[in-house]
Amino acid sequence: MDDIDLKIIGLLALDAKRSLADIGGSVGLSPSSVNERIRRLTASGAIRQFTVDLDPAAMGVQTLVFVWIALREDADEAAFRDYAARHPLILECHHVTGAWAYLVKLRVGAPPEIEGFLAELKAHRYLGRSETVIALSSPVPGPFVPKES
Amino acid sequence: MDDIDLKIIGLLALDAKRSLADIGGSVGLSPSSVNERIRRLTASGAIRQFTVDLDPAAMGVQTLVFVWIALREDADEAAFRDYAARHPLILECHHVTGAWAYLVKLRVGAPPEIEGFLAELKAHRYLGRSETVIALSSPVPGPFVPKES
DNA sequence: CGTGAAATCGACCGTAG
DNA sequence: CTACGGTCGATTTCACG
Repeated sequence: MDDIDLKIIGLLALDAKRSLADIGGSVGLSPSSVNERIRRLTASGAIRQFTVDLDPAAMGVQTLVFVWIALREDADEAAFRDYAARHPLILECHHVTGAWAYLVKLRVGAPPEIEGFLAELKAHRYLGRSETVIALSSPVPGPFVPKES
Repeated sequence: MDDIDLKIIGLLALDAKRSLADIGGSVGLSPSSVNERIRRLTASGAIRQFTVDLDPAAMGVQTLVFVWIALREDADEAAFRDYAARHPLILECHHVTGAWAYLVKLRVGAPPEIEGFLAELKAHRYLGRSETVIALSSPVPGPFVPKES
């Protein structure tokens, strides 16, 4: 993982459809060398996957929501993590330091849908307390990659 | 934007390197029709870009951090948003409801680096109060796409 | 939206530094 | 061990029906 690898990764992050010849011209290598490096980066797991960054609005999920969660004392934590991993709306779920146990990031079409999500969590007996935060605007939105349905 | 478009997007999200013929086989269209749909989706902005999802650990930024921020009363909010957009460590920045004004998500190599980040915010006279939360583990990590340097 | 042809691209090889 | 150039097969792309 040298400077050239980092440069290649930077170029791919901006546009993964650039040709090997094009990338090679930018980093000073032949297309086949670039190909070999990308192959290695992918095989080693540094590049997890080639994907697409989508516009949330076009996908009908304009509303970005963060939910801080404290699990019920009798909740099955492993089951909750598995549930989060499978839930199509949950884009991220992190076990965090501080007053709350988990931070969940999700996207919905509109705020009223959040209620259903929380009800679902409650029905599964995961939810102790929670606090919901809605993004009003996003100076740095970050990429949006939907989860497999 | 019909069901087939959604299906194509779902396939591309999982693996953007699949051939048009392969995708066509999965959705029941010819390669050229799939190509035309992807071209339209890209032109309309629904697909923002083709990119790569990376392993944060391989990139040397294992530590995921969320920082709640209340700006100083005399802070230039537009300047802060611009600063956040340009900052290479800041992956996301959202203006949010609730007690705090902004939620910032960033990745660093290790926790001590957070201190430098906060000091930088303070030096620019943006930072009023803040609260830092570190992710211990991530049941649903979400994709990692670095920002252009 | 599908078919076909043409141009381009990517994968794999042997070879060299 | 990594880079290079050439070849072949696959893929994208475009005009047309």
